Amino acid sequence: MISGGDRMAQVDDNDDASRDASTPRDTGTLGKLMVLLDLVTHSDAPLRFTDILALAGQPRGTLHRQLGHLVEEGLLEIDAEGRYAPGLRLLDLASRSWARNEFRLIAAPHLAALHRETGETVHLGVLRGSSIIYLDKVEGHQPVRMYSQIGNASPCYCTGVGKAALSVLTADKLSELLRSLHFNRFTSATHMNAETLLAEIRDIVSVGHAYDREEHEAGIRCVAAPIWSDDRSFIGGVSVTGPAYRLSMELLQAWAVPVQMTARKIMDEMRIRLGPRR
Amino acid sequence: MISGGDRMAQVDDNDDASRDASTPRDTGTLGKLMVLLDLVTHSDAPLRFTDILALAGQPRGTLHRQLGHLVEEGLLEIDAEGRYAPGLRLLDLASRSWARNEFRLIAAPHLAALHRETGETVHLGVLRGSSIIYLDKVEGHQPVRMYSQIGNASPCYCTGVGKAALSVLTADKLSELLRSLHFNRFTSATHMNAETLLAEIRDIVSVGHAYDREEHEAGIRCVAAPIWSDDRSFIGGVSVTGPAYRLSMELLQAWAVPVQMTARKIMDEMRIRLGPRR
DNA sequence: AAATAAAGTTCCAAATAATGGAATTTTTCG
DNA sequence: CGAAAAATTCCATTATTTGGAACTTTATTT
Repeated sequence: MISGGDRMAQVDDNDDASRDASTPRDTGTLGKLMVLLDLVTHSDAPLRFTDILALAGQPRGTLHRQLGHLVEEGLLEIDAEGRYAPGLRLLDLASRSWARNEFRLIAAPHLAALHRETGETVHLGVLRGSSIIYLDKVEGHQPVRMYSQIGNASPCYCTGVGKAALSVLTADKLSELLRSLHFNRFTSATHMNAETLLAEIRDIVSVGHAYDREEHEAGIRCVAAPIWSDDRSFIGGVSVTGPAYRLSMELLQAWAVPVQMTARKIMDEMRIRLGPRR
Repeated sequence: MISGGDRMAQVDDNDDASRDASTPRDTGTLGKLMVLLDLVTHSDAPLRFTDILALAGQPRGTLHRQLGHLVEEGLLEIDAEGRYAPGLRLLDLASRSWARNEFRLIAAPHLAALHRETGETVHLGVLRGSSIIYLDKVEGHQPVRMYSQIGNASPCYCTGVGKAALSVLTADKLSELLRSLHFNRFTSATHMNAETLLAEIRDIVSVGHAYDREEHEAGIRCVAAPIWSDDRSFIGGVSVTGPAYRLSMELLQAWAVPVQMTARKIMDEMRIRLGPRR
């Protein structure tokens, strides 16, 4: 179906919990096209027309015209074998979106400072639905594969930034989100139900920071602090991440202070630059 | 403020020469929505409803619903003041598009090698219409601002990769593209007409590499080599870029060899991995 | 604080674009 | 070459979008 030979072990969390397949979208023609765009971008190899036909379950004629429109607009591309892949227009649109993002611009110098202080990778993320979208990253001197993280949508229930973000949701929004979650096991430490997750969130609320104890990726730990606007319409977080062999839980605990201070500084500046209510 | 008196000719063709110039955009509802998305992402500040109303020249009711759909799908976002900005969903889509791009994956190790050899910034770009879209970048040890370059669309007539790409277009495609170009002065060295550009392209064809002599940005030089598929359905390029004070034209000339060799290696591997025809 | 203006939102008959089943063409493969 | 699969085109029907106007909310002025 979805292409036979999948070489390279594309490590992918997939899961897209922020949008539920069962919930129909009420955005008319655009919604239907975005479903297709998601289908193609979430696949890990280009899809042939027939593959998409099977996945989308639409009439041939309809699907053909829809894909044609997406290609025409550069959102999809057809390769030499007639298979559909994500289009480069997405890159152009996204680079503009990223370059001007106010939150990222405000946070950038503080992320750099936190990186200097800890020497480990620093992440900035935003809560969107039930996913964390990483907006920025400051890391060491390895040949960086930045896009591998920036723009990536990861589940909120197994990342430091995600759990920190959940801890500042209003009670009703939190329970609503918890109800809609479906859990995916990434490691043996991944939360697999709302009860244990909620219990940890209560702890996070009281201490003001969250840990990822190898819950998303084996061997990777992090400590994170939430960032939120006064009216909670905007929620994100900042984290310091690294390999477990180098980052003991004690060390992470010590870093909780600078991480929280970084979050605080970013929030202070947001109030100045974006106004106090938001 | 943004919108001054610039009432943007609707079918401005922005940059896509790959689209047949004679046929107007015929992607129905999607096409209309993409015009709006472009409007908002190309602005350099969030736009209010009324700003967009003036720019798009559509009836209030229509525009309102269209923007609503774009917001609903996460392609646009509304900030606290009710202004429209590019949405984060674009980042998620783009990161997937980038992560799986075969050309980039093939080229990556060769870019790294070229960077090691020269010590300067290496770029990988693809010709899209009359723009170069940068797909990857390898640079020094500064805190990297990758998105600032990756995904960026730059004009083909004033960048090294762009001119290198033009040099491998078929004669008819080249003249078609040259006809559709409108030139924008970035520096005193920027080509401002098709004649001088075409003259330089002839030189590039004969030597196999192109220079950017501070034509896009003052103080920045580069040397680039084209990369193309046998059937010319795919055209891009690789370059080494740096500050003019450090990169004399003599040094760039010396680097033309490794840059061309890098391009050659990438093309060889493309033939193996993607098949010889394409 | 009331009046006024501007911005934003909702409504619904008419216009337009999308739909989908089937026919047709092209490509692939034995 | 011939058969099967895949991709593409066609067009009457159906659903979505359209756009003018009425309406509500927010900002500005007196």
